[in-house]
Amino acid sequence: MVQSLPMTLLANLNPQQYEAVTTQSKQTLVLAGPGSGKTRVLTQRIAYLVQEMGVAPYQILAVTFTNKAAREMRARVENLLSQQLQDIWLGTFHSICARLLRRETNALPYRPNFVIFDEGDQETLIKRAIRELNIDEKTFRPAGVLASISNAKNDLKLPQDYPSQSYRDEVVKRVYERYQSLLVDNNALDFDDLLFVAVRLLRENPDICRRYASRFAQVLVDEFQDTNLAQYELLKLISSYHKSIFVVGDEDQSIYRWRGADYRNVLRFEKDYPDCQKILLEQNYRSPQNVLDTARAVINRNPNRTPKLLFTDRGNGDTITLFEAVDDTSEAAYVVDTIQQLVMSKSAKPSDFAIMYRTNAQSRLLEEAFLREGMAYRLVGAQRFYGRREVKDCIAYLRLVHNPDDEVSLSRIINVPTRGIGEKTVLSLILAARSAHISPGQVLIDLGQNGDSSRFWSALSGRGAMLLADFGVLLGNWIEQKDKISLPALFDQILEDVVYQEYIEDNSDEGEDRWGNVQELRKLAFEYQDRGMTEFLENLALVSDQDTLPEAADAPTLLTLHAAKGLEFSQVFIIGLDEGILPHSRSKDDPEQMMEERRLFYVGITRAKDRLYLVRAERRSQYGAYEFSEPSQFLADIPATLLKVKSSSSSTRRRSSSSYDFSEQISSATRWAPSKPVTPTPEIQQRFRAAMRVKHPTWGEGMVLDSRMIDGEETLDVFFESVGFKRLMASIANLEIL
DNA sequence: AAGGCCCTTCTTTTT
DNA sequence: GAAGGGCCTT
Repeated sequence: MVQSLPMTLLANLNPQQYEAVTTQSKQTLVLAGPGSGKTRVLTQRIAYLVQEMGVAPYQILAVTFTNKAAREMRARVENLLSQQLQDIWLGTFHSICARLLRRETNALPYRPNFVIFDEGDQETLIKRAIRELNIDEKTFRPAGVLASISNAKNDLKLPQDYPSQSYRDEVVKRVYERYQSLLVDNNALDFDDLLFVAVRLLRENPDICRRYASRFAQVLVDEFQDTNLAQYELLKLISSYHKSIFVVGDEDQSIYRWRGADYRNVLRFEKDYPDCQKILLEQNYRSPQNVLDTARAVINRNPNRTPKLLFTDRGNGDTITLFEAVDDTSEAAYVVDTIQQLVMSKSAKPSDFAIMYRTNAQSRLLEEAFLREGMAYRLVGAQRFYGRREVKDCIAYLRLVHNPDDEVSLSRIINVPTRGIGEKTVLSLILAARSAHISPGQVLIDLGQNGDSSRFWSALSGRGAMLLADFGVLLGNWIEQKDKISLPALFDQILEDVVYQEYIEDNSDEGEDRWGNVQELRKLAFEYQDRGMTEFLENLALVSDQDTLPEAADAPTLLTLHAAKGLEFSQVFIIGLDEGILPHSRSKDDPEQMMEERRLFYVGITRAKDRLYLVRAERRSQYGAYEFSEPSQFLADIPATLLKVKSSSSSTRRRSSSSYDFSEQISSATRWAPSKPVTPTPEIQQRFRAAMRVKHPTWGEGMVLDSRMIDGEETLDVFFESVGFKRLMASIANLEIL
């Protein structure tokens, strides 16, 4: 029995994967190129730990990037082991921290019913702090101040640690201080707090830290290159007892620097754990060689990276198509047309396709094009649903019932639907609350309970006091009902009490849509009725874009390049390959950011399992008016031989046939690198190409992984069956092409 | 207090 | 081209 297991567990792993899954080293760093099977390594590693090394599931902590990835990983491990693994802590950094913090509120200035503030809530609160401090909102934009505070938290800096080098620093520091105490008053944590407070909890309470650290005998981390300092520190603390930590990542896929992610955590890891074992996964099982060559041509321009081989035995595959549309509308039309043609010719099915773009706004024209053609599509993006005003309103009601101290939710819905409680009344409510050192929500409840004998009654104007008391009665009722009736029943009760349906249904199509969204949320509440409000609200706050991807539908997927990380599709379109879009104009001045734009493109390219389409438009409407755009500088880095260039103009001239004159393509292709210092086109002198089979006099047969010209010498990376990777000069090596 | 209108503003990526 | 803010009228 025990003997047969490794067979099923470890079958079909290549030597590097096998080593990673079964390593006995305590600290392991797996550097995994795209499509190299890192998810597989992680799942099998967990299964191996449980089955072969006798690690109990509750001793395992595994961190993924999205909830979806966590769910999938759990399902796959359970499948491998044919057992339920309820006790594994498996989730995103944020959800794991929320879980940890909810268990340890005794040691924290929060109560267990704390809520999680999303970006909108954060901004509301920041604005409040800025106004309270009489700071000018124009010179100190809330979003900018928030970003600075967020960075500070990710760097584990408290308000008192915040620098005061400049006037702006001073201002941010003061806002940070006020903002933080407002959060505590609201019994709320923002996204960054989840991590930062967890780190402080473990740092400042050695007993608690020891409890968790001794429990988690094995810590595993996916997408390690995208951890920030707070996350790194958390991992270090939580693995401080057993010091068994297994991380998987790829610096070339680090795309969250702007959120504090620091791929140098990989270096930090090697420094902190000098005995760690480093394993490279370089064989790609996803994409054909042409796609990999394109990806490599793009990423190789980034300096200071550990060069990684990227090879496949899948063959060259189709040429990459580069399409140049006249404008952004025809860019979208081209994508939809091409998909329709391929679907109709049965070369692919709708769900094989993904369309990736740099900014969410780019999805609009695509959606319109799909709608025009009557084709279904699925759009990845949590904002789409949870960002809706009516959805946020309903969530605010639930949050307020769950945590009456949540002032942000209260102020959101205290007059929605309008019930005569205007600005002045709200202000007097807040003043009454402040002077009594309780939250406005508590004042409301008191007013509801005691009416004109409430101690707050006299502080408010007659009409205002009455309206507030009326609302307080409702709030008090809901809170009383909360634990007696089910979540969907409470939801219905609230909607009924505030006559919400009539408020949003105005007999327009949009009104119908809005009510539909509310119904959708109610359905979700129904699914959570056994798990309760806390979990419901927490999951609402922590959904990621990828989590919202509807599973079944046989339709193309529309998503940002960021959301595409970790996914793969047979046919990939990357649109908007124009200067200012990809790379984005906001990254222009900062070389580090430009490198990240490049990695983003790299991530997109390497999602393709079969075909890759790169698309751009000569003209696009940036803000209302059309503007001409230059081709993305990244296109110039792709060797012309890999690309088949098409454009709208030639396709209208020749209809949309695929009979393009080759010389026309080449001349067209060279346009992509007009004024830039391009390495002299090496194809002419080069004898070898990636994926060629070759024979060496002493090492025998092997496969060419890469060939390039260095100082006039053709330099090859070859993988030999006998000895593995070798780098050699073509002129000396005496290779025979097979 | 509420709703409407016009003004600016400014647009990255997201847990 | 959308969203929010400020200002106006009712």
